Amino acid sequence: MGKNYLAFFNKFYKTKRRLPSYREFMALAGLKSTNAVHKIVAKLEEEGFLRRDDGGRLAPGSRFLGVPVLGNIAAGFPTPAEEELCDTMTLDEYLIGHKEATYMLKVSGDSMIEAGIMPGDLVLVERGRQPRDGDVVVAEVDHAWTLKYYKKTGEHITLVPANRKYRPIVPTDELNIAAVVVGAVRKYKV
Amino acid sequence: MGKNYLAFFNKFYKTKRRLPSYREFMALAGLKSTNAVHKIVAKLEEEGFLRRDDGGRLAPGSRFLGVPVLGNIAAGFPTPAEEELCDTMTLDEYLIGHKEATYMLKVSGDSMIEAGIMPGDLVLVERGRQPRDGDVVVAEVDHAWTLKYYKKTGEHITLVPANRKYRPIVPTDELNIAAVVVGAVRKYKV
DNA sequence: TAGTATAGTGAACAAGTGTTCACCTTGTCA
DNA sequence: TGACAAGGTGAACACTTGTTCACTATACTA
Repeated sequence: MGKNYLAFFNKFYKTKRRLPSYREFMALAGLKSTNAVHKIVAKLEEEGFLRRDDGGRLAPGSRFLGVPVLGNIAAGFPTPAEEELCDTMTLDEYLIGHKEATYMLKVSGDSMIEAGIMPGDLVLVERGRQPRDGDVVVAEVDHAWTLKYYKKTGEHITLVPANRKYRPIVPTDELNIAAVVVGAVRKYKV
Repeated sequence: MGKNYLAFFNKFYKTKRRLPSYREFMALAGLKSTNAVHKIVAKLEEEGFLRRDDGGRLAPGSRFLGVPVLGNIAAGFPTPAEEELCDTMTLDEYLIGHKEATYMLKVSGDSMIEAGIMPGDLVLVERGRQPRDGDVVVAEVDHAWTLKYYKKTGEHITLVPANRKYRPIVPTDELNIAAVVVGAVRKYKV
């Protein structure tokens, strides 16, 4: 078993956001021949960590970025450290559809707490999308911005909070919907 | 205003996971001189979309990956399409600390629903971390895996669900804690 | 003990790299 | 009309790229 050369690639990628060239990696890993790198890369490519396109330039493989998805929680953890059956994915690819129209907002207030959106969470919202019945939207009500369910029955529109403490809102004159929520993210400070 | 050359970079990066060379971009954008690319890149670098390190090799800038964070939801949306004050960030960088020990699990069951973790959500869990009082953990109880709060008072450990329908669990013989939840992610099908 | 993978060295190669120069359009604005 | 800037061409430059060859040292196995 050789050294953990993948760690060098990871570290380089983390700061530079690209993969090193063979010479750069030589210096990183303390090697003295590009051929050594060539062989290391071939192995990492085989394992799915790196990718090479025409011309041999390196790109991150599917296992380089991304986190392994283990499947349903009821299945628990695969007891050994080996699990090839699962795939990996990056959160950005998973959550973001139209990157140009997507923004993040930090949630304050508890108006959607029963929908699992807690204060402090980040919501991913997409602009310019037509809200549909049942969507969570970013709306302006009473000159303040909040999250609400968008309920549409016929032509009748109601903004419904997911919190028994608050009442549904029937917009009076103008209804300002800035964006539709496409995802929610919570980080636990552990 | 020239064409939207950034879109070419985005599309290339999305499929190849690296940035194109000048010649490759020439072909993409239908240009006939590397110098044209040179000037385009200089502009995109100035705007923060691209980065160049020594040797001129390209890397994604801070605005290339990542989503703009607009701040608190109460502030709503900045009315024009201009907001330079906010920063951008990628979800992976935000949520993932120790990438090698991090996995994703799809949540089934409603035992943590009052903590904002709904069935169908994805939780990010980190292995090999010592759980502390109040953490959400992946635990094996009654030969099944679930999410529970990890409550520790003195030497006494209880696994507490965030759902009034279920009762806290006092582990009898052995307590198997596989991982600690460090994040939660929900995707709305819009 | 000899045999054989494994991992790395060192040098050479053609091809591709970003940069820089002078030059050419084209549209804008005074 | 003339000046000017923006955006693109075309060619040359020195340098870096990944690849390949033959060779060496080390460790393990039969």
